[in-house]
Amino acid sequence: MVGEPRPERADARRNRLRVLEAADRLFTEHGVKNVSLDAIAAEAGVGKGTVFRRFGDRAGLAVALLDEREQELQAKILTGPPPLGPGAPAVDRVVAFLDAYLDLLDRHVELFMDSENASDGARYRIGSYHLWHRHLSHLLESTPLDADYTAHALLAPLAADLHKSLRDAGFPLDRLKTGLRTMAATLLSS
Amino acid sequence: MVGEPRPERADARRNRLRVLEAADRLFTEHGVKNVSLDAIAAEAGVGKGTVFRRFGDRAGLAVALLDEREQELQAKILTGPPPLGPGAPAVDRVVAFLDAYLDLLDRHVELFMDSENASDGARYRIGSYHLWHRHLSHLLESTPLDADYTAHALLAPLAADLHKSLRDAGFPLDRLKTGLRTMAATLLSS
DNA sequence: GGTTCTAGCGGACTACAGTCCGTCTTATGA
DNA sequence: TCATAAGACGGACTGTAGTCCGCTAGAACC
Repeated sequence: MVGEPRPERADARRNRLRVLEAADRLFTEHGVKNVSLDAIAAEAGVGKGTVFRRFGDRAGLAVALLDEREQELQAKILTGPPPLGPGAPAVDRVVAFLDAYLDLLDRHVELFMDSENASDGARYRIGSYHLWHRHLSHLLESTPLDADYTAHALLAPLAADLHKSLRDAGFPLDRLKTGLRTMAATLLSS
Repeated sequence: MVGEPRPERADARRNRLRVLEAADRLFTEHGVKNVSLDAIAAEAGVGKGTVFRRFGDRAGLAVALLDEREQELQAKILTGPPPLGPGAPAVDRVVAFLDAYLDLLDRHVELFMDSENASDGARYRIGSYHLWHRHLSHLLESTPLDADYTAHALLAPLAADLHKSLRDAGFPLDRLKTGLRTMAATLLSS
């Protein structure tokens, strides 16, 4: 049995918000990869131990910052209007999801890179990945493919470091969207 | 114009071999992620500056260690017997490549993780990735898909950290092979 | 208000990646 | 064989991620 989790203590809450705000500010101003956690702790006016206890590591902080945006997309998928939400054919829902994710990813590549750059595959452990995976896996069930595996394989091209490399190599976002969309559509109609 | 590169100096060669040998030994004995570059330098009997000048960073060292194995596969693809080498239908060649790569990856996951875990997307800059990409891209030209992009997307599920996560989550290697094979076949026959 | 219990605090500490630069080795060619 | 320059060497140095633990302050109950 899991015990009642106590409510967040006042100082803890205050510090959590301070850290997130400081991180957001410094990341925006100097670029994600040019900001150390020491700097964030200092800017937030807390000790670095506080940052690490709360967020675990650099990836955890990035995840927390992305959380709000990802939850928005999650909500649209779970209860929003089609084609992102329930009600549209599987192909359309998959395509809508990939498009929306690519937009999110493109807007926050550096943060995503940090969130995925944990020593031991943090990306595949965090809650939102599981949701994306379940979602795709479910939509793939009508195909003869291995839905579980194929969902992972369809999410793989959304890795932040690949996305950044391709964008840096000159691929426009629309080409990535179209490419992935076509690929997904091909798989879904098999 | 590129100038004549001078031949490797005797001491440089000696140290390069010593470092590779030491790294191989320590990695095998303690596991890749439990070995620091300081330890490798010490084991090799060289200064750590030497290790970094030669290999650039941790990823570079991993790449150098993987090099031999990857070149073997590269040779088989370029000039070996079909279906890996030239002569077989595109689908068969793609499937053969993915299978062979997954075997290689599975045998050396930790090393691959290191080689791909560079701060700025090392995976997509190194020579062998380009070869894999050109190969797949070429084989995809007969489809209505965006061959260039789709080649990247097909390589994405071969990312070491995803592979490790799936294996750790209990996926047998054969299931990953089958899943990817089926997916590739579906795309190729579109 | 006072007491106590506990989660949270913070900064000193460790370990590691990667840099820098004064010193030493090798190759060359006279 | 010796002089010289190109280049490699190595280890001290810097900056950062992440840990540890003695201390502090919030919550809850009296």
